[in-house]
Amino acid sequence: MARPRTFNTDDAVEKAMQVFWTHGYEGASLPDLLEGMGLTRGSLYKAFTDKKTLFLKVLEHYEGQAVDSGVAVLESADIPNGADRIMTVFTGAYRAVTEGDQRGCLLCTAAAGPSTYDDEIAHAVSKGLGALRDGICVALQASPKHEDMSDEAQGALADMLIAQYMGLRTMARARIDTNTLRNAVRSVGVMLA
Amino acid sequence: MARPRTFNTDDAVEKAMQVFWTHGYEGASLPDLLEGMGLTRGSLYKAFTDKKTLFLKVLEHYEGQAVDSGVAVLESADIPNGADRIMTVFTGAYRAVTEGDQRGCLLCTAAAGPSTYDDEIAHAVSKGLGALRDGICVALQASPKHEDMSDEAQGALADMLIAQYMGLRTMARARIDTNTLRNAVRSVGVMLA
DNA sequence: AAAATAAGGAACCGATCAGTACAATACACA
DNA sequence: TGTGTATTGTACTGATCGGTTCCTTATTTT
Repeated sequence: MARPRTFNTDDAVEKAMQVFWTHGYEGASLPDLLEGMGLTRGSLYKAFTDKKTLFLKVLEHYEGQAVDSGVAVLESADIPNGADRIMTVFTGAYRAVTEGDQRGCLLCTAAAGPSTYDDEIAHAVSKGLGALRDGICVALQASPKHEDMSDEAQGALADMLIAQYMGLRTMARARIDTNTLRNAVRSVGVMLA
Repeated sequence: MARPRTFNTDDAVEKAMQVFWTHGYEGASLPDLLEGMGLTRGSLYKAFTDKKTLFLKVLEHYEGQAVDSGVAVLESADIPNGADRIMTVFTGAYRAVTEGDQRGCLLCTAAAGPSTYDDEIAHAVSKGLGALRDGICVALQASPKHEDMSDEAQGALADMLIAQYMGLRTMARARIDTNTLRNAVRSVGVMLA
């Protein structure tokens, strides 16, 4: 006995993700979101409570999409050498920039922004980055050069690679020149080889 | 025959830097700045034109202070091994967090924020990061393990270390747990050793 | 067809934003 | 001690922020 939604919630979250990805959490105004999502204020607040709740939903969506696809690469048996899997992720980040995507990583942008003062957002960001870190650990287990390292040393290396990833994607967002990115990725390759 | 300023411009910029460092460019409201700098709207606008101009002045000040002191370490003959100089910078960033400073690096926060849409800020950020990069190159020249690398390879490694630095300081700002930071720094040490 | 329910949409809310205008103030010089 | 001038501080501007209210419209169930 209720009028059903004329928009699909998942589609709306996907569209909201695009807006937040481009403008960041604070940079995305409500009008930006409404236009990008194709709905009006009433519908948005009825469906998503408020901006921050929507953003948390978007972060979940981002994890189940961008992060999980990265993790899939890191755990992919199609690439036998785990170090190659890691490099696939890094070169992918580089390629995104050369192909015109300078939005970086939503998690990294959130890390530098609202994570600094909002615990829930900080927690969601940590969770996403932690998933990536675990993926890197799996990849290291499948790398001849690294498989014999202690778990602790592997974990520490994974933490370093996460920091490297965050730095790279933040540089991309800051429009640092692509040669710098290219060099950085290349050096990661040298380090892992 | 003019009434002289009752505040010192450099002091005011220093105080503004503290505010921007804590809150970021967009997160620092004019009332925040006025309170932190100890002046009123009229004085601020007369002396610094507007918020963005003030921020560019602050970035200059930051370079001449935080960045230059980092570069000084990287070029310091007191630490003969250049790799040790680099590690001093990284462990310094880690120690800052353990000592309660979670503000990260003003340049890195600006990179993830206004650099994405403002060319002047992006340029100032690139300049500061470039100075650090050059310092790292000098240090690598003084590292037995790296001094024989080609200039190109040294530069690429420096680019990677800049990305690493940005990632670390962004993690600090996002309040990622200190063990992760510690591990990442430790792994940088292993890589450079 | 009527009743119940929720989506849709627009007008509106107080708060806050960066920036401005102007009068009061304090200093330097004569 | 008066006069000119730049600084200072307050009040204000218009725009925009996130969020709410409420009426209309559409749809499902009885």
